[in-house]
Amino acid sequence: MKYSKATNYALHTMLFLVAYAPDKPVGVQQLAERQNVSPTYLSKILTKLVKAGLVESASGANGGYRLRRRKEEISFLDIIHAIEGTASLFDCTLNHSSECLIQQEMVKAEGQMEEYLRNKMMSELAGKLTESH
Amino acid sequence: MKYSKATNYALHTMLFLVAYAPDKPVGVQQLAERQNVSPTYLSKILTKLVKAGLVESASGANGGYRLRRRKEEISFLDIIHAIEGTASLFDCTLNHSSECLIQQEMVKAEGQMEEYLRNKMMSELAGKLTESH
DNA sequence: TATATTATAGATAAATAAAGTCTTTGATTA
DNA sequence: TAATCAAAGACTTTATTTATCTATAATATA
Repeated sequence: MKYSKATNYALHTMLFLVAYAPDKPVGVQQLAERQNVSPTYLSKILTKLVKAGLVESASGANGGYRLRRRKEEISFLDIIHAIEGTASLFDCTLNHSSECLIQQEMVKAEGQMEEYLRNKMMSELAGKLTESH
Repeated sequence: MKYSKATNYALHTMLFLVAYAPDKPVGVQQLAERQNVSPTYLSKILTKLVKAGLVESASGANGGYRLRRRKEEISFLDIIHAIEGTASLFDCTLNHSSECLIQQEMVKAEGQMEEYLRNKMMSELAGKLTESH
């Protein structure tokens, strides 16, 4: 079990937008270069972020992507859910008659991780940033 | 990102051993039937549990698997680590110059989940069990 | 000792998911 | 109208997961 690379790209893209992006939209070309990933692939990731309401896009010359919310209102969990989906990490596929106790505990465990990610905002990281991101 | 089915099988197998197994070893055949999984596949999972020191195996007639620790000393995390490995869920593969702040937060988040799983013991579930597991 | 029983291990196959590319379409601006 | 940029779909490649099959090794008991 691993977080996908797509999630990593999404988090770094969002952090860049939060930390450095002015009012002007930023093109996928530029965002892709920073992360050494192909523009077409990153654009699919960005489209997910658009659909999740985290960024907005503008076509045409001087178009690109920019944040749609204040950076204090963008959590790690928002971004991760946009890419990975919101389904539980654990599915008990066995057909027992009753509710699965193991499933219940796994969901609670996941909830602990989610709580941390829900409360961790992009704005917190933006301040700490050096040149490297 | 999903927990593997193998982890699900491992957790259910351990719970069964904790809840019902007497001193006698239980064969993989019996364990597999309960979960509707092939014995050869389950046996690979059990071998991992053996190598992790959670169960012990005995070959030959009347052989099989049995717990190696007291049920109060077997955590969810022990079992999950035995199957999924102990590597971090998140790897930032980008080569930035400095430490990755995103990585650091992701590791902390994962730590929250692990803490829950480390403190959740098989013995806690065994009591609540009905016929269904 | 021979036979049945049971775990272990390796090779391989099939299914699924993730990562990435290519091309077309549609929107916007200058 | 031409250049620029995002969106979307089809497709390919790669990696991982989920098995299966077969052979080998260990053990008990008749």
